[in-house]
Amino acid sequence: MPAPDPSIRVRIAPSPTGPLHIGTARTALFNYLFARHVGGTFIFRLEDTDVARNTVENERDIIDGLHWLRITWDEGPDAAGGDDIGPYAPYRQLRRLERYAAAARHLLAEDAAYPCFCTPEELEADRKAQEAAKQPPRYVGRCANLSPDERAARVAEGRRAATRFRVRPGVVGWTDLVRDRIEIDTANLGGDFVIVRADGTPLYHFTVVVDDAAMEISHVIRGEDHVSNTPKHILLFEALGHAVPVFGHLPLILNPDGTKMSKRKTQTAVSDYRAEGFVQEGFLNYLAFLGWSPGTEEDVLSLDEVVERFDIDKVQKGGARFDRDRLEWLNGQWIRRIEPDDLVDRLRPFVEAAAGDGRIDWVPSDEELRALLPVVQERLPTLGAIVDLVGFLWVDEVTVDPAILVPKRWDAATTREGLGAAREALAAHDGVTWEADELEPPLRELVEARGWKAGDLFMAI
RNA sequence: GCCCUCAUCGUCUAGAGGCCUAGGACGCCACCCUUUCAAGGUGGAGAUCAGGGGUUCGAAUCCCCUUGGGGGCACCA
Repeated sequence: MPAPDPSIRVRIAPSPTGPLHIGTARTALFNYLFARHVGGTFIFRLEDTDVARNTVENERDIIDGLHWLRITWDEGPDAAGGDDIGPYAPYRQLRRLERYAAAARHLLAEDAAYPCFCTPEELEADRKAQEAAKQPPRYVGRCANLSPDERAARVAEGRRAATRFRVRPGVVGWTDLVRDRIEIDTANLGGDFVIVRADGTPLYHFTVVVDDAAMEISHVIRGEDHVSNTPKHILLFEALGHAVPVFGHLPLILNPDGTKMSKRKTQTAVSDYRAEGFVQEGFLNYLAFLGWSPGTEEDVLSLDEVVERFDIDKVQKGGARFDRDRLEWLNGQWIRRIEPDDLVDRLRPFVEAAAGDGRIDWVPSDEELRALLPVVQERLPTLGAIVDLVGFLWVDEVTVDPAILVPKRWDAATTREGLGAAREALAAHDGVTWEADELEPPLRELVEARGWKAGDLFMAI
């Protein structure tokens, strides 16, 4: 464990508009690794301002998923709907509304922002005109320089104003943790942008910055999709009079075909992988190696081992395609490392689920599962595969395709004859130990008597 | 349309000017082990380091261009 370094503070700030996404889990993991490697603080914050799309179920899914992955945080809500823990509470944006309002008032007072009375129709018309002229979309600045009288007149008309942040001309740059120097001309930002809606609710770009500033976040490590938004954030930090944190933009996880990861092409919900029987160790191991590598030839590493080796300098710049084969292989590697009692516990829910939906007729005991381990443990790609592998043991009636019973060198008739003869030969041994040593001699005798090959008969059996 | 950005086997990657006739892993193929299937072991196919120009005695590694990919440009997050 490194000595604690209070100056390092990172965060993961998902919004509960959907279940825990693989990309969010990966970003959370890298922030966690970064923090733990240097003894910094890892913060969990809920960006729940999108009231229309937020649900408690999603909140629970996100928190449960991170708990499952053993990604732990030092500050923030630890349970869905639960209390916030930490010196900068609350850690849910819905409970921080007054702070955003205060920050907006401050910017307004300094004329770093101004009220904008443009209607959605006006803005839409501007956008269309720009599109027709093959111009990049941007705010035209209609309300940027309204006189006090003009503003008062609009207010008198009953128009509600959104708050727009003034984008200053010039170049904004920063030294990114993974992609080095990036510089963007603010002329390409799309003009002054809205930070508070006309109805008074704050927008994302504003809330992240207000919160990151308030919570003294030192390093913002997030997905590459935010690179182009970073200048807006830097401008906001400056306007708020707060030191700008260090930024690091992680490459995105892509669909197998190289396009942006989508639900349609890739299973994106972490809970779905969990439900399939991916183990926490394997899933995490896979995620850690997507876009990062220890620079050695190691590939099966535990969370703690990855924490030890993690170095953000070794994070890849290009996006990484999701490769399910590799995930399954790693998962199998970890399943083989699980202690028997632990494995029985982990297998149980999958067997119960199979009984629940009728794939099997009864649930085996722990003893039975435990006894099967030597046979199944090293051939399970996922925990759920237990049912495919040996589910036939737990059904009332086994239906088998006769075709698969016929050994290569035999035909159906011979197989039927062989199986029948074997049953008779073994009938005498009913009630004895039924051990291999005891069963093999009579079967070999039978084979010899009929002129068969032992392999064929054994194969059929 | 504009801006940003990336580019090594099919995939994840090693590689920070000579250690590279480019290494490992997944996947694929073969063999060994095994009286099934896996796992494991061994070996193999697989990348003229996207293409083209430079710089250098020497470039996958540095620079430029081209091409291709990704991201962003909301009163979404």
